[in-house]
Amino acid sequence: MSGEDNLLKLVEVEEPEEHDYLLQEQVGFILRKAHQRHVSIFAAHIGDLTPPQFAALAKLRDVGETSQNQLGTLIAMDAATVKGVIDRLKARGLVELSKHEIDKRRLLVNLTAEGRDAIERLIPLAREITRETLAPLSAKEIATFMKLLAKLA
Amino acid sequence: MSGEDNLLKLVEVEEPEEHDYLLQEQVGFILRKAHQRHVSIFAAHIGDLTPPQFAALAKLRDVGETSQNQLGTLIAMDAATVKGVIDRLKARGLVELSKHEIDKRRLLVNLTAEGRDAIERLIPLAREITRETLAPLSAKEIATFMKLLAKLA
DNA sequence: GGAAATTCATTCGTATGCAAATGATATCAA
DNA sequence: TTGATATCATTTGCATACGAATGAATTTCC
Repeated sequence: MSGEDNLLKLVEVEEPEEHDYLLQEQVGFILRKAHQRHVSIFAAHIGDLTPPQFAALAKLRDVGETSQNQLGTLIAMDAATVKGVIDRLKARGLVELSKHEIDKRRLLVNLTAEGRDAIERLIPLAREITRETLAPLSAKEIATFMKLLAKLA
Repeated sequence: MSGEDNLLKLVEVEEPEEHDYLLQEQVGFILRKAHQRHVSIFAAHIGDLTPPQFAALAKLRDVGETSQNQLGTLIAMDAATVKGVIDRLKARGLVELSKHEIDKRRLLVNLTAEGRDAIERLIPLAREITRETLAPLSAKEIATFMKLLAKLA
C-alpha cells in the first residue's frame, strides 16, 4: 500500500492546488469592477467632466455656497482631494471662491453662472448614466440593490 | 387675482428650489462611497499592501506564472496600471519577472517564495475584510446583494 | 483670560486609474 | 513572402484618493 500512496502523492503534487479563496468572488473586487464600469459609462456620456467634478457641481446646486471642507464632507472627499477638484473647476470658471467674512479659515465655494448652466445641462445626461449603469437589473432588482448598497456605503 | 399671483411668485422665488435629481441617491455616487468604505476596512486589516497589490498576488497564486498583460486582464487593470502595481511588488521582492522564451513581447510575472508566503499569510485577513465589509447585511441579504452586484460588474 | 484642543485649508508623497502615443514583436491575409 | 493588423509593454499626462505634516484661525474649557 505504501507504494500506491507514494504514487498518489507524486501525482497530487503535480495537480493544481484547491483554492477556497477566490478573488473574483470577494465583495471588494467586484465593487471595484462595478465602480469602474460606472465611471466608464459616465465618461461615455460626459466626456469633459469627471464624476467627482460633477458631484461637486451637483451638490453646490443643492446647497448653494458652502465652505470647501463642508462640500468635501457632503460629497465624501477628504480635504486634499476636494481641493484639487475645486481648483480644476475654478480654473474652468465653473465655480468661484471667496473668503468667509467671519471665520477667516473658511474658503467659500459657489457656482458661477456658467457653472449653474453646466450642471443644469448635464443633469439629464446624468439620469441616463444612472439608467444605463443599472440597465442589467430589472426594476424590482434595482430597488433591492439600491437598498442594500446604501447599507454598505 | 393678479395681485395674489405676484405675491405667490415673490414667495416662490425666495424658496429653495425643488431638485428632483439627488446626487446622494445615484448609483454611481453610492458605489463610490461603498468602495471607499471597503478600501478603508482593507487598510485597517492589511496596512502594508493595497487592494490592487493584494489582487495581483492572489491571482498569481491562482493561476501561477502569467504575462503582465494577462494578469491585468484577470484582475481588471489596464496595462499602464498593472505595470505600476507589479513594479512595486517586484521592488518589495514579492514577485519576479522573466522574459517569455518564445514570444519576446511578453513579460512573465510569478510569485517569489516570499510572495507566496505573504499571500498565504494574508488570505485569512482578506476573509475577515470581506466579512466586515458585508457586516451591515444579513446572510440572506448578502446572497442577494452579491448576485445583483455581480450583474453590474 | 488664556492654554489646550479643534477645525479649515494647504502641501507633500505615494498609489491607483485611464487615455493616448510609441516601439517591438507576432499574426494574418492577399 | 510581405504588407497590414494586432498584441504586449512602456511612457507621459492628467485626475482621483488618502495619510501625514503644517500653519492659521477658532472654540472649548478651566
